Amino acid sequence: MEDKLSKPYNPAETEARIYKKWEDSGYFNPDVCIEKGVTGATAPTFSVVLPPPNVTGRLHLGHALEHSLQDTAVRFERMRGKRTVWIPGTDHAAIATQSRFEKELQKESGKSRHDFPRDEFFNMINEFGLKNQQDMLGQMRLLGSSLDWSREAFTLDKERSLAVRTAFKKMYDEGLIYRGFRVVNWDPKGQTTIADDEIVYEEREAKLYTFKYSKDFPISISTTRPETKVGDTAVAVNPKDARYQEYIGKTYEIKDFCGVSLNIKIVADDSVEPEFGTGALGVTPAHSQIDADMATRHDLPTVQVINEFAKMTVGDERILGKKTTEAREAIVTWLSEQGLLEKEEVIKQNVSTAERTGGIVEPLPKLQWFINVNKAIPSKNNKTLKELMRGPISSREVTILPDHFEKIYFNWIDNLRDWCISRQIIYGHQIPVWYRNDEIYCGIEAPEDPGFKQDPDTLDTWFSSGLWTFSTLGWPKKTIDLETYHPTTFMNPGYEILFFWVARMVMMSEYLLGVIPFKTVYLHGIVRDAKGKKFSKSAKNGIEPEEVIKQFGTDALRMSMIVGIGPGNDLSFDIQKVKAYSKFANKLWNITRFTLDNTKDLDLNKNNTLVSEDIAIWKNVEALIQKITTDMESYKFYLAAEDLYHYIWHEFADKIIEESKLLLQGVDIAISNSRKKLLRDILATSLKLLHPFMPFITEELWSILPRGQGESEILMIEKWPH
RNA sequence: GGGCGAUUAGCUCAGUUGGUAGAGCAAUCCGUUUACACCGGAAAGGUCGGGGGUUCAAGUCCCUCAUCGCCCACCA
Repeated sequence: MEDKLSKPYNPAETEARIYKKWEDSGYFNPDVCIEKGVTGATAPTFSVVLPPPNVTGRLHLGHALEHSLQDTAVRFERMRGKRTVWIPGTDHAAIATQSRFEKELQKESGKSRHDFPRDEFFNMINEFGLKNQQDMLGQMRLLGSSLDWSREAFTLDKERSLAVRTAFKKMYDEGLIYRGFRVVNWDPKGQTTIADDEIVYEEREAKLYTFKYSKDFPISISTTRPETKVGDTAVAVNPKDARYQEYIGKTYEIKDFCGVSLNIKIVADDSVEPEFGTGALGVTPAHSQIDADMATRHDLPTVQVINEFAKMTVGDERILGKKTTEAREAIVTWLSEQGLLEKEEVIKQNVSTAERTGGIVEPLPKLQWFINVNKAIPSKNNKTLKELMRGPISSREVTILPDHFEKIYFNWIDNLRDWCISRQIIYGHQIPVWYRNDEIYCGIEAPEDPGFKQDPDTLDTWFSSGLWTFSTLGWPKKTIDLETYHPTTFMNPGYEILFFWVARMVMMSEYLLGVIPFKTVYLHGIVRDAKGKKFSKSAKNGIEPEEVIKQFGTDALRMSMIVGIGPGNDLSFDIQKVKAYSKFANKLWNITRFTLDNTKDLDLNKNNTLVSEDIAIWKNVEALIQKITTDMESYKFYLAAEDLYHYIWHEFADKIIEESKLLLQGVDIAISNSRKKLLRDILATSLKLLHPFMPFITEELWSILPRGQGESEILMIEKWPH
């Protein structure tokens, strides 16, 4: 017997060695599996593309969860003989990475993006991102992930950049991408626009002021932002509101509203709630999304009064050039001096903040690029992008697990507006549009004619992410990979990016390729701390996956992330649970020791027959194989893992092995030989079934186990039992 | 305001098509029997949030109430 079995299992000295063995074998790559005859050249495929983590930092426990699930699925299907590929990659994460980098740069050197030329600054951020990327790729290996490293991709590399430009041009040519002067979400802190879904609302207390523009003005209005009122061009009331009927359609000139003159038209609009405040709403078309829509309906002029730095651009010394918050005070002071202020009350309000920078969002009219989600597309039977997103989910061509997320998905699509895709940051794919005087050129490559200048904006990071399932397989080139592995089989993102990402992948794949991007979306939850709180930097409750691995081993961590956690469920991370599975690893280690100790003289190549008691036990094993296989086929890893744990510990070890101690000492050769074969076979089967979940220890034990004819040297490619 | 969930043993959660409740951890008692003390054995613990309904039968299906949570909208 091997010496190492005489000591308790030590994952720390095992895992790196085993991972290297796998990597050296080349079997992560399906082409190698085919070449070496492990996998049939025409076997069914199983393809997974890793949701690329942002190159902003390091992997956390959420990534560990994601990798555990995907690697389990991938190893299972590989053992079942499918042509299995799992593609690794990382996401440049545009704003997230740039703002993280800028924060560090500011802290270290006091410098900002304005101190560097564009190219140089881009390279600095990229270097920062690529350094993080290398760390993360190393972490993925620690997690045991059987990723095909030969196919690694990055959302900002050369191939993906070509995919982005190709997609952009096609959408531009078909009129789906357009440039528009619109009120967008401006992040003054990050100095860029952001998409609707990059806004995070924070509840705060705010003051609601009620006042009139002037003594002569007939209607009082309420607002939490008096400073924006210098940009008002209308007052809207509900058409059914009896109080205001006589004013509808009239225009009032206000000569002096804190030093600004206003022209206010009274309009009737159904969206105004008569019950709220005075039932009249001051309309600021330049600085409110809602008001902008109203302005379009009533053909109202737009007056911008706040700039990109959230400072006032009109008025006299009281407000001009002041921050919005300072201008607000000045105007409130002026209102009360004039006797115009009628009421001041404290209300709760949701403030829009930018997800990545925390800056307070200032709606501003800007010239930006949008994707039209409501335009009928001739090449798609006049379907809209919204319909393309909806179709495969409602037809169940794409299955979402758990299925109640389908409803959430539809609810989101129904409320969807055009997607603002341009960002005023440097790190990302620059928009493939060039200008010369009045000419606009959109192309995959820069125009050859001289004098063209490229649009300085970059694309929302989710634009490139949307292409991920096929850009990683070589699109727009017609590659064998693309033909073989797309649509992909399994996609495993967190539910929090269902809209950001899953919907966009469906949209892009349906639009550009005319097929679904994946067959099954298995949504996982959020990893929280033992008390159910979200991990966050400010709460300082973060746990490094490495620390857990160092203490208990990757296999134990993986099991703790899988057992008992259904799709879509958050999990409370409990180190006790990891500890429990590290004990299980040791148990398996000792089961192997006992079995090998007691089956030394078993000849695997001889046909040993089982006695009837042992046949009955083996029938149970076969039933277990059945159940595990069925559960795994329907992605119920959480059940399969628990059943395996239970069988191996409480049936195999507690009952079968205990009972064997007597039988093996008995004089009846038939009985003891039968039992030896049984023990060895149950052990081998257990290792195979458990391998997708606990790859390291099972591979290590497999290498010690005497193997029979037809059994592979490496467990990772051993045939799944049936 | 609109939508989606959750409520099962002290804790974390399973429970697939309806057939009188399960697992891990923790806690209790006993045990050092040469695979393992990172162990074994035993016992304990739940009127499945409340109420109503359908059914021969409901944790599971329907209605309703309560509490908690998440997503979207953003009331100006």
